Amino acid sequence: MAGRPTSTRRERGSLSTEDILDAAFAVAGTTGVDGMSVPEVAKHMGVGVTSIYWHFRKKDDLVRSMSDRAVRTVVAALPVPTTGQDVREFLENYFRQLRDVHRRNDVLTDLTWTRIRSYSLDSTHVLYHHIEVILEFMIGAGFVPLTAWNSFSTGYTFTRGVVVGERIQHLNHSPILRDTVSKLLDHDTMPILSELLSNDGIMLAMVSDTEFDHGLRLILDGIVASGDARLRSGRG
Amino acid sequence: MAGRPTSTRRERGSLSTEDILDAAFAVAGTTGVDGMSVPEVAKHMGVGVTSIYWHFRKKDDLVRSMSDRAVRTVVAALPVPTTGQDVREFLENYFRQLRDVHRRNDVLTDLTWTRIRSYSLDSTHVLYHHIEVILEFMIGAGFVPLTAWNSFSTGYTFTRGVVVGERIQHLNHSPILRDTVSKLLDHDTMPILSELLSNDGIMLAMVSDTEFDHGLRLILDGIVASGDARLRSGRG
DNA sequence: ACCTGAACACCGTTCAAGT
DNA sequence: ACCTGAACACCGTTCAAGT
Repeated sequence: MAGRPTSTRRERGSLSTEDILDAAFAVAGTTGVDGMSVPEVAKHMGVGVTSIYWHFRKKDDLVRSMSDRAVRTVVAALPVPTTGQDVREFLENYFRQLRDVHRRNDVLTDLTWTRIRSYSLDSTHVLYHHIEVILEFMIGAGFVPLTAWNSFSTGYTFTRGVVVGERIQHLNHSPILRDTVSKLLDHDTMPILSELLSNDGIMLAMVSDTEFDHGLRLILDGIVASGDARLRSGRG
Repeated sequence: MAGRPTSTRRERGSLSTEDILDAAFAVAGTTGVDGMSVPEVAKHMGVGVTSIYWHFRKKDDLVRSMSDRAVRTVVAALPVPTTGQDVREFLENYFRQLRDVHRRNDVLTDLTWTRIRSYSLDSTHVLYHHIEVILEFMIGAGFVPLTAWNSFSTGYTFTRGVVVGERIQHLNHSPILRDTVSKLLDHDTMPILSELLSNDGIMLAMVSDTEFDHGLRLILDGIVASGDARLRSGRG
């Protein structure tokens, strides 16, 4: 009652685009990026819907700005190589962190990897400058530029596959989950999978720690081998 | 004029769920799964909107049924191993086809890999029976079951990463595309990437043929090596 | 059992103001 | 320059019928 303002109109400048983005992320955090509506963001801030349309001409523009911030958030959470660091050690840590950032925040995944909005040139610049640094580090460790690029790409793409797969699995409430598994995999028609499920603890979605660890190790082995081959031929 | 029906009401049974699915896929093909609306599907069929709601209680149910059909379509398009076939040859072909099915039809990708609906137990059964056959084949060629599973998973997940990445890139109209690339990668701040782009024809999105081929080869090398190790230790 | 229009709540977006 | 409510077209869904 005491907190209720006399004037119903906000003062000019009281509504910054950053505040709107904060609210948008808050709403998207509970409803998902798809479920987020402009009216709900407005309600969350206690402003009229149309006020938001002054700062962002279309909902698309708002989502684009969210993606922008998301890219920077992800990049900021990733490790940077230190000179002299072991390549394998760095990359393993890098891809694990890449997976973890996304696991911690679904909205980031939606905005950068599954939603279909582009982000600004500025953020793209941030992203690729970050990759440039990693390539530089790998080349310093003996990689040919193209091999460094392809190697990094492989790990990056694999990690995206894992993250997206896990995202689908969760939002799905899919029958891939443990409890319903027995109903669909009887031992008679699928002996191998049903053995793997009961004895080796795999998950049908292929995106649990087991599969990620195995895939990452396989890829890192390959990457290191291609780097070593270079070093050997370079020396010989 | 002659084609215009006298009665405005459709006869009972004239509207099958399969017909609705056909129409839904047709609409989704032009508007995308996100853009598809129930009214538009109805208009496409020349029926009232509510008629569709008799067959599918919610739009969600309709999309779920679409996902169901999508899973079967994808599985049907994938190769099946023949006894005695070379494992590497089969897997390479398999993952290439997996990528190609999705490249040919974005709607399939949306429904099975980026949209967040589950599909029926029946379709899940179809999908995993199909994987069971591949595992059986790999085990027949000397793989330990768990290694076969993990190996297959790695290739599958990597391919999903490539497909999803390409899907984002296209729907993005992103600055990752060739023409705008020069604006964001000047040679001074990103010498390595700008060299790679001009000399080696890489694509920043990391999902072109170059990166897919390299990643797939790297992964297949690793898979074959793990299979061989088994054979050697089994013999030794 | 199957098809239909009217009706409702909600969303994206625009307009014509207000300060 | 910045904030606002009224208004519009469109969507998902329900209801109360029609045959």
